Amino acid sequence: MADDVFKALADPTRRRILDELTDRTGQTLFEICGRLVTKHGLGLSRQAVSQHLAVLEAAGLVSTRREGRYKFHDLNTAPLEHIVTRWLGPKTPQTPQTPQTPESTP
Amino acid sequence: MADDVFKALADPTRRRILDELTDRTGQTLFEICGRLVTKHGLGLSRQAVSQHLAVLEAAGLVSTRREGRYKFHDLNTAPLEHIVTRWLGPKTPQTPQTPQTPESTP
DNA sequence: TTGATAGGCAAGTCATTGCTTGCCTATTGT
DNA sequence: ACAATAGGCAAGCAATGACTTGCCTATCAA
Repeated sequence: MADDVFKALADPTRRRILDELTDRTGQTLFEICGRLVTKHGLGLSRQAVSQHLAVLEAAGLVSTRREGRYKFHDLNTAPLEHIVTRWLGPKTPQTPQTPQTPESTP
Repeated sequence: MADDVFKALADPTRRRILDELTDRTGQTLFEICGRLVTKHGLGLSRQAVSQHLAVLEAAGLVSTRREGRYKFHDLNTAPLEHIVTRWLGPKTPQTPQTPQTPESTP
């Protein structure tokens, strides 16, 4: 579940793709390829980007819709919302580092 | 920078370790090992956990302090705060999926 | 109908990574 | 002093992952 989201976010190229979809949602595979090449210096094959998009879609971060021969990719930020709150305390933003002793000191 | 944070969060065992440090900060290596074995069924060697802690420390998610022969591990949630906001719009939590046409249609 | 465009599938390569094993150092208790 | 405890270092292994190459299908324009 959230496992796929973390794995999807692990790769820097996939994060770039999310950046591009944040800038402009509903892009096709070739558009994303072009942007990764021109805006960032990434030299990637089309299949590489396609596989990255598959990972992002499996994580629920990208949803796709087909129209004719085009396949548009839309960003879905929903899986990102409650991921990190797992470790951020509900009220305490900074745990004040209370020094503690080991659990069992035999 | 944030690159290391995402890579650190990619592994499920490392996320378990963060869970354990959230439950009780300032644990030693052996304590974390014990908890991973008993609470979750993970059969891990001491070195495996040690290497995971090294990755977490390199990402800034865990800070360590030495006292005698003990080394205490403290959770640091600071790097987690501004990571995901990169894709979450500043005001719009849900982008309403406006359908768009390809950039260049020759 | 033919060719160009947009995309998919599958096998293969190469680097990374998670984990183990073995040995070594430092601190503490008796 | 000696043994037990807490941890570190480094080489090795097996599995995953990112990327490429090659070929194949579907849609649209001429």
